[in-house]
This record gives sequence, C-alpha cells and structure tokens, in this order.
Amino acid sequence: MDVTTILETLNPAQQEAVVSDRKHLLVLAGAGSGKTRVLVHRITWKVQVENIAPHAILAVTFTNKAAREMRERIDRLLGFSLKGMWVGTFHGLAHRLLKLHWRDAELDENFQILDSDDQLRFIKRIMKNLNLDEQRWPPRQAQWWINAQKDEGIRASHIQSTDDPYIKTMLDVYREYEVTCKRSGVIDFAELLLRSLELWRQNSAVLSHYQQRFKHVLVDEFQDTNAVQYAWLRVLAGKLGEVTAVGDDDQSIYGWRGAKVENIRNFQVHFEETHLVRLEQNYRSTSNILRAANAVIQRNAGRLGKKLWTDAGDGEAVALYAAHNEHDEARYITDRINNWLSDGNRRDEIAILYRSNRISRVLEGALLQADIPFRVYGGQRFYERIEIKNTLAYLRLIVDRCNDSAYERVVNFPPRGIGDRTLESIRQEARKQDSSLWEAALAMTSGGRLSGRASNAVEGFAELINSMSEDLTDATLANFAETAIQKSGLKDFYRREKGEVGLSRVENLEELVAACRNFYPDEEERSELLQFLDQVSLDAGDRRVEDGEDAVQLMTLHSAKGLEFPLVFMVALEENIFPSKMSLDEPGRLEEERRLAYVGITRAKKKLFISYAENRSMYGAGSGSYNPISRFIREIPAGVLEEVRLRSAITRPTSLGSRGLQSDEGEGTGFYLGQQVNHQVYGEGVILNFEGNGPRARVHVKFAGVGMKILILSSARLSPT
DNA sequence: AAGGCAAATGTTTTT
DNA sequence: CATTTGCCTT
Repeated sequence: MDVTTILETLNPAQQEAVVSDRKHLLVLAGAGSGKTRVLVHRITWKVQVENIAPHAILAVTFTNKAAREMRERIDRLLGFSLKGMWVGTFHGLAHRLLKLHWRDAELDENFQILDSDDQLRFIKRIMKNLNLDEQRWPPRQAQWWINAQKDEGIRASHIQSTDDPYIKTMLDVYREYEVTCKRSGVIDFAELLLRSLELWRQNSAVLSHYQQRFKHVLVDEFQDTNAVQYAWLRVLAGKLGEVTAVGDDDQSIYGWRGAKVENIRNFQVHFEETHLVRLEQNYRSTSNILRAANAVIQRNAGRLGKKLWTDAGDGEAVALYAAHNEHDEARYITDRINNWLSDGNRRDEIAILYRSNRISRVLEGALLQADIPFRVYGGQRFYERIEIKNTLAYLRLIVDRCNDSAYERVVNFPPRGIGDRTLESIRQEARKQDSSLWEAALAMTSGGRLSGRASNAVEGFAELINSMSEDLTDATLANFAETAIQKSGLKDFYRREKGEVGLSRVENLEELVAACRNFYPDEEERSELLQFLDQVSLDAGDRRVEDGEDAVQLMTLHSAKGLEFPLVFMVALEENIFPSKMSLDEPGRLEEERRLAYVGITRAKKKLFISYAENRSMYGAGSGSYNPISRFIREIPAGVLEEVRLRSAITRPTSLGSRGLQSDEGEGTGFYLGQQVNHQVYGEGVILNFEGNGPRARVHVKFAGVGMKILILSSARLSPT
C-alpha cells in the first residue's frame, strides 16, 4: 500500500493529524468529524510509511464495541492481521497485563472479575457483618463511594481516618472490602486499572519492558479518561513514548463516574511537544442541526474551542413541539414517525433519545399502540441477566471451586434445601479457617458438623459440581454449557416459571449456548472455558447492532454517544428532567448536562425533533408536575427552530413567552430562571423553577442557608436583587 | 426453607 | 405505576 491510499480519502485536517511527526498529538475531534478514521489511518501510516512494528503500538478505547471496530478497520486497511499490536479497552488491556504478571501484582493465578452486581452483594454482606444499619448507610452509596475512591487511585490506606462519621463508616467498609476481595481472589473493574497502574509503579522491570515495547500509544475518547486511566497512560508513555489522544471535550458526559474533562484540557501541559489538530468539518448533519449544536455548547466556559461546520446544505429546521403532556408528546412522535415511514424510509433510521430511562415508558406504550416496531436499549445487558449469571456461576465454580461469589450465588439455586442458616454457618467456618466456602463446607460435612438434612443437601451440591466437572473433558464448550444448564436444574426451574418471563429466560439460556458455539479462543495455553469466562466478565454482551432488524431505537442520551441517525427525536426537554434536577445546583454538572444536549443534537443527520411537555406525570397517572421548558431549548437560536403547534394554546400559554425563544423568563411572572431574589424572611436566593400558572403559580427558590423553598408567587413578595 | 404479601423506591452507566 | 425489597407467615 502506498502513501496516497492512506491519505486520499482524508480532508486536510485529518491528513495533518495522520502524518503528524511531533512527539505527541492531540486531536480535538468534533462530533461526526471522522475521529475513528483518523486513528485508524494514523496507525496504518505508522506501520506502512514509518515502518513502525505493529508490536510497538498500543491502542486503547473505552468500549468493546469501539475496540472491535478499530481492530476490524485496521485489519482491513492494513491488509494483514494486527501482529502483536495491542488493541483493546482500558479494562481489557489491564486484565491482560494482570494475567501475565499475576504474581508481581500479588493476585491469585485464577483471579476473577467482580461485576458491579456481585460487588454490591459483597458490600451488603460486609456491612451486615459490621452491624451497619442499611437505612442509615445504603450499601449502594458505599459501593459508589468505594468506586469513586478507586477511580481516583485512592486506597483505603491512603485515607486519614477522621471524626466525620460518614467518612469513618465508608472507610471501614472500604478496608473490609479490600480484605474480602483479596481473600476471595476477585477484583472489581476499578481494581483492574488501579492494580495494573500500581504494578507498573512498583515494578520497574515490568514497566520498562512495556515502555520499551510500546513506543506508540493511541487513545480514543480521551475526554472520558478518569484519574487512574490518565496516570496509567502517563506512566506507560514515560519520557520516550509517543502519545496520540483523540477526543472531544464537548462530549465529556461521564464526569459523574470519575471521568475528568481536565485530562483533555491539560494534555498539552503534561505532554510537551504536542501537536494540536482540530477536526471541525462534520460529515454527518445538516447546517441547521450544527448551528443548534454550536449555539448550545457555546454557553459552556473553559472549552478548548471548536466550531463544527459542514458542506451540506441548511436542511430542514429543527422542529420544536410543545406537548400538552407526555401522552400528547408520544402521540406527536408516532405521527411523525408514520409520516417518515410512509415516505419510504426505514424504522432503524429513527432514534428517540431521552435523559432518563423512565421517560421511555409512555413512548413504548404509544409505539406499541401505533404498531411501530421498536427496541429499547440500555437497561439490562445480556450477561447481566440473572439466568445468565446463574449459569455462569456454575461454570465458574466448575473451573474454580474456591470462587466464593459463584458459590453463594448457586449453592441454593435452584432451591435445594440449603437455607440462610446453613449458609451462614459455612461462611463463619470459612472465615475462621480463612478458606473458601467450598472448602469450609467440605470440612463441615465430613466432620459431621451439620444437621443431617443440611449436610445431605450441601454434600449433594458438591457432588453435583464435581460430576458436572467430569463432563468437561472432551466436550465442546457449547455442549458442555448445555449439559450444565440441564444438570444444574436451571433449565427445569425456569421452564416451570410461569408467564413470559420464564419463557424468555429459557430462550436466553439457549442464546448463551449459541454464544459458546460462536466463541473462538485466541490463546493456546488456557482452556476454552477459562477464556470464555474472562471474555464474558469484560464484555457485557451489548447486542445493540443485533440482527439488523428494522426497528425504531429508544435509548438514553448517554448510550447514544457515538451513534448517528437520519431522524432523531429528543424528548422531555424540561427543566428538572433535562437538565436533570440533580445537576442544577452545581455549575460543573450543569455544563455536563449541556454537553449531553450537544451530544444529542449532533446525533441527527437530517432531521431533529425536540419536544417537551407542559405537564408531565412523574409515575403513571398522578397529577404531574409543571416543569419549565428546558434552558437548552432557549439556547438554540430562533432562526433554526421551527415551533410546531397543532392546536391553539388553550390550556397554557407557551412557555416560550411572547418575546420568543431567547427569553429565560417564567412566563408572565416578571421573574426568570436563575434570577437572584430577595425574600423578607429567607433572605437572598436564586430561582430554580416555576410551577403552575395564574394565581396559583409557585416558584422554587434556593435560599442561602435555608435551602430550597416553594413559594406562592403572588404572596411571596419576592424582589429582584 | 419457601412462598406470599405489604412497603419502599425510583439519573445518566463504556468496564 | 411498576418493579424490587424485606418481612412475615406457613
């Protein structure tokens, strides 16, 4: 392959990025500007033109899907397989490292990955043992806290104990959690990253091996890196490694999970001699859509700055629909969808995007009613389903009897007469002799220390696992899984379960067998089953691209990142919903919400519909709440917006107000959102929300010191400050 | 130990 | 409203 083939399909900015020979490279790639393309072509360039060995390249992404895609595209462009190039997710690569250096990393050889579900179970157990009140200290919160620490690279031992009861309690749980994980030979997602970072930091021989090897490090979606991932990259790059980072600070939407936009903003500070390239030409959307996106994101402070443009024409205006309520909104959407379809378009070109999953419910109902096939993404993923996890637990136990979380999950599932009391005594024994549950159970049954019935049941379980284990020899993975599902009693259990739920569970079990059949191991030494289990822990089995069925796609704005659709509906653009109520006080979080709006708008290729409901019921039928129109709608210039009104405004004047789209006003009140006001009793505050209208209109005001108050506007006698 | 009923509880989620 | 959770009964 010659130079021109790599470059000819690229625009000048893309070419500049691909051939850059400064030490480091930061590519600020706007939505739809061809970032993956640049990454793939740059790798090809290095191999084909600069004669860099594939062996010396490490490319890292966040999702398995992105990693797969990158691998395929490099393969295709390069014309030969990756040959020792490391391409994978942060977690996948970290896992690989830890597998190779398990001894140096002080891990069990067969360490297992703890998914967030199992992690929560662990933490619940620990908190129970510590006699912590679940009401006062919700385990989810502890899980959140621990993960947040780990994402920052903070170990329990790094934290100073304080008098603060919250920190004290969390720290106790964290400490105990570390011990439990170690004893059980499991590591959680955050631990994969942190442990591999520590491995490098503490073991210079291992580190220098990888520094010698990976002279070229490339990172996708750089704006989503957290503190540990960033440190990981810096350590690996060392003084000599060359780093290419591709990302978009405007699309950083995972701050709440520890991602640091600062990482991309500071890149040029920490990585000297950086060449900065902006990709601003967008190949996805019409001008009108981009104008809307640019105008919204422009409101954020501290951006690296970037303005998308396109060769494409203006296209249609962005449509805005003010719905009476969520049902009206849903009906409007199904009507538009039917129009689109009757023009001969496909359903899978359509996406409906929302801030939070609960919004989808009414839409699902409407689509069902309108007979429009759809698929809701997000929510449960394949390998997270309970029936799948149970099956996998059997498989894990067969591979490793000492896997306590697997043991706990299935000792008594399907029910076989091993209750809480029995299990608790086994747990105690395990803790006493510092062994696995399996070993403790064995000791107790052979020592006759369990009642006859319990003893028989526990023994029976052990025999079951042992006998399943024998089936492993010379069966194919799929056949083995099938027998396991059979013998464990899972199949019978779910078959007997009534309703559609049971049916779909049996189907999922069959699908798992199919997944086994389609699995191709890539290592020689380790057994197929071991490799399968590892892959499954790291890949949730997101089946988004599934069978290419022609269905409308419903998903959250978060899960829409990276996707594009000719026709996009952004729904429920109301204050407190989008932007979400939780993000309203902190400016940083509000900016993240705005980025989310930017992500949403830029998903649309041809036509974007935005809608909001003047009244939205929280759950089901209640009277519902009046949320003001989302500020993000106001931030879209009037020129690209076209307000659709199907009926005359009877119930409520449009929240846009007579002064048009630019106003930030709570209609007819004389006040506006975010305004500083004074109250005779509460003092100074800021207006966060309007509710209702007419004489009953109320305002939500957050007062300094006093907190949030809801006041009747007509009697509160607020004055502007 | 297992099943049934009332009460609690509801952002976003790459791995 | 709809789903999950924990308590209570058998």
